[in-house]
Amino acid sequence: MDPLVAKLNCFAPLSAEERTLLASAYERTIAGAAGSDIVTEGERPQHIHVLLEGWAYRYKMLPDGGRQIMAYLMPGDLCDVHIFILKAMDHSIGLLCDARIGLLTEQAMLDLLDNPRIGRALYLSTLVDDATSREWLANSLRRDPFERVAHLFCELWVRMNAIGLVEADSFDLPLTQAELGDTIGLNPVSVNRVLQRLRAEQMITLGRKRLTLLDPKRLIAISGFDPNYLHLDKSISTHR
Amino acid sequence: MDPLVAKLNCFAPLSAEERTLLASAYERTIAGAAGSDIVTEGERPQHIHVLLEGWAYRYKMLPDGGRQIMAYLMPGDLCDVHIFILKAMDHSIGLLCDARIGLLTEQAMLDLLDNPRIGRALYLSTLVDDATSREWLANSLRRDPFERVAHLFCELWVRMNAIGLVEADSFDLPLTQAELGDTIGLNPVSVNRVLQRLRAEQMITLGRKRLTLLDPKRLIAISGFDPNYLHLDKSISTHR
DNA sequence: CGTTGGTTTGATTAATGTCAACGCACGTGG
DNA sequence: CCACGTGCGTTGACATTAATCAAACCAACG
Repeated sequence: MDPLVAKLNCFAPLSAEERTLLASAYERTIAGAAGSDIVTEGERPQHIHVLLEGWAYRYKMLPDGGRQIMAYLMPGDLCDVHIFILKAMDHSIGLLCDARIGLLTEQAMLDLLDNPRIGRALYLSTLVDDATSREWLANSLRRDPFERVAHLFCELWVRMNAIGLVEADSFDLPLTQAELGDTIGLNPVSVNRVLQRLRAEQMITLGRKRLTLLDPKRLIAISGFDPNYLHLDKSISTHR
Repeated sequence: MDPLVAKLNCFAPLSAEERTLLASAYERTIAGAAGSDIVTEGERPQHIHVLLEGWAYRYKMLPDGGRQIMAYLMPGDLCDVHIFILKAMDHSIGLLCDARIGLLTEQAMLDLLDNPRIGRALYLSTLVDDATSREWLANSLRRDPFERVAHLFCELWVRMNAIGLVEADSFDLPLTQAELGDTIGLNPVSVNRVLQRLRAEQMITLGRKRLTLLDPKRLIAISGFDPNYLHLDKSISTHR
């Protein structure tokens, strides 16, 4: 099933007709290479990009060369609905691995928004993105490095699970330790030390870009993770 | 003019009819006292709250007693559109000073969303909230304490200016130093020291809950502030 | 087999948090 | 109208954490 359909269906059950409308809305689909940017800060994209396969990430470069990663995007996620208000993107979006992307024209997006149920689901998905940013704020500013990493892993696990990409508490995590650090406000060395501790305490294995949660319960407990803010109730219950 | 009308009009010019529709959408308005909560984490509000006068703030309490402030709300801002997806709020909203609040029933909100132009403006205002959260992430994790405070002040200044509440680069800032710290991830002592440095370097005055930017240019320069993410172009150009 | 990007390790430095006390200003009640 | 109490702001000494620096190691890939 089209990942966008699957995702929106979680928020507002869609009719067969609406599903078809969504799945056939792409002007075309394209392939993107790991490491390349889908959209660059300062430009105004001509299409809305929907991630169909692979991971992407929102980020912002700072004057001093620092990078802040502000979101991870998984299959079904919209990259740049921002197109509607922006003269120029206020951040960039890059690919963490080879990916497939669906392109929506601005008009196609407007048409989708005109459909009450789809429009509402799109609105809700934006609210979830918003709630996620807020949770990241609390996570990065109020928890110590150990808890921070654990919390991020819990979130990614739940989100990957919701789209059916988790097997036996194990999933692909196409991130370097430096990228993890740029996400939660740690330097790569600190990230490394946290990971080792997580391994030593038998909570995870991580290697070859694959993460396994050996003890989800304990990870949830130590990080104070509450999936509440992801509002994925339905999809979670479907898959677990 | 109704602050919500003023705000949405910035995103998508509204007809006289649409303005009336908006301004008369409130079921009623209520007063709220400084220090009280409008909405509490875990509950599901019966109405959507629109801030008409005063400041509010989104926050989350953590198990260890810490508090993270995730947004400041000013006149015209919607507090809890989240009502649509939430079984329960994932954060609380409190008042920083005595305030006036407009109440929208869920149905009234749905009716507003059905109006294409208003619905779109509401959607866009959500996107701006989202962009603001992301900017806070970058600000709090990638800048040093001095730059962080300066950046926050620049944002509040621009937003207050956009709704006409700035006079001679001076505006009401109903925050304690502890609250500032809970916003940008600093302890109150560090906030205090940053403020003193900002004063010593002739960039601000702050007292009696009123902030004056003595040297906006320099504040912008040192913090790397770029109002881009607020997408307020029209309203700014109107007032400056 | 060499190169490259990523990970791991230890030593050191610098920044921020913590603790504790004091002071100031405002509002309250005697 | 004055005295007291409380909340917030300010200050200094100190502890702790995480950043930085530098080097070695490892695994994948050409």
